Amino acid sequence: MNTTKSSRPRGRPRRFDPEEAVATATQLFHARGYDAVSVSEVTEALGINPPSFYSAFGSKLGLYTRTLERYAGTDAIPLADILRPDRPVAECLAALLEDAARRYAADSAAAGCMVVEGTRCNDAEAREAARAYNRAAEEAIRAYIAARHPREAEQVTDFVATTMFGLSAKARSGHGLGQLLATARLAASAIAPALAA
Amino acid sequence: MNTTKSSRPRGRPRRFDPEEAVATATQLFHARGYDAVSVSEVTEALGINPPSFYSAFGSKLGLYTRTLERYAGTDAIPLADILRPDRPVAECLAALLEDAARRYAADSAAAGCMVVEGTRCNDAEAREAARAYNRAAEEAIRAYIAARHPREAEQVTDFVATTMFGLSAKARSGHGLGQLLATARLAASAIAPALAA
DNA sequence: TACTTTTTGTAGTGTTCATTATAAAATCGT
DNA sequence: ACGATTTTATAATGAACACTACAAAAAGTA
Repeated sequence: MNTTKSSRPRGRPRRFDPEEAVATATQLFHARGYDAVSVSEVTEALGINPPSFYSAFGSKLGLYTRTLERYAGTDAIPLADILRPDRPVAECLAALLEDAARRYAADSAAAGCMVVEGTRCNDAEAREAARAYNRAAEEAIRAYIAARHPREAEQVTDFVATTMFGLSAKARSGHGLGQLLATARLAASAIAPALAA
Repeated sequence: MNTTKSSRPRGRPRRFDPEEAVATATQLFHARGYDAVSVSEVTEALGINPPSFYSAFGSKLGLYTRTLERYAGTDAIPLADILRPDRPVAECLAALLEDAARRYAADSAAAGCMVVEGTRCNDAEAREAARAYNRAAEEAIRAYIAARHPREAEQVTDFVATTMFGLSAKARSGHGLGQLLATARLAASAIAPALAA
């Protein structure tokens, strides 16, 4: 009858909380990218030694996939809330771009989207892990558009995704909330006419 | 009275042509980025040994700046030809985005813009070198727009630049010419209304 | 031929990286 | 208290990285 923690496990207890460690690592990976963050930097940030790290996460890639999972559940854009079946498609896509602009600018030390940026890293496996999340998101957008505008779904999804990549990149290179919002709105203004056709 | 080569210089002659080496290195850096290309990979591609490399280029960064210079003069978008004072601004910006789409998709092994991608690398000095070229290009665009639409220049420049970053990223992640062109045209459709205001 | 100059090839340098071998320490069940 | 189990800390491993010391080789000049 335990709520979360069962009666403490057998061996020597952990000196750190793995969930908290994943949260800290998410910050690091989001701020500087998979390639630029070293394992020793992570272990120092967590105050642990390499063996503790590898025993808990298996590898740098293992930790990264944990951070992606966490990010997708906590910090990523809530597509299900934004892409509403009871509102015009163009309106919801505009809201999507605006939400992206706000999120990407929210933390200037970790600007942009961690998933989008992760799709561009130099490690093949880490890149593919990020791409899987990105593909799922783009597929959700495509399916949402296709429900009411099947003919334009591909093209408009490509446009929205490309704009989000651009917003994430520009957030990283220093664009502030105002600039990103203005860009997002200008991009959004192209969507309604494209769907009206 | 020499055209290019003066009477052969003093010491032992070079076994390789530095200009040709820069061209080869440009391919490598464009295809995989500054971080992912190692010096030993470059020297192997050139068929030379490290000392020859360092004697000719000084450092990896030194070679990279040479490749950026070359790229800017040969492969980059000819802004001066595209942004014409005798045509509507919106029309020329549309041509700019279309030209970007074509160039970014032209070589699938080296997709995207080498300068844009360079602004995202993990080496601080190489990144800054690429950013300098990127800033110059964006400033040229801004000045072009400002000549006839001063009030909208900042916002429209941000939008165009963000779209180009997105196009470059998507070219790298596999989008083909057709997809990039369609996205570029959809983005361009937002510009004329924004300038008409 | 001897001297100067520059590039070459061989074989390293030290640093950083992700990862691990080993054994002591800390907890549990009995 | 004792043995089983798991995590800990220390210290190292091999690989890749950008870069270089050194001396021989190849050219011009005197």
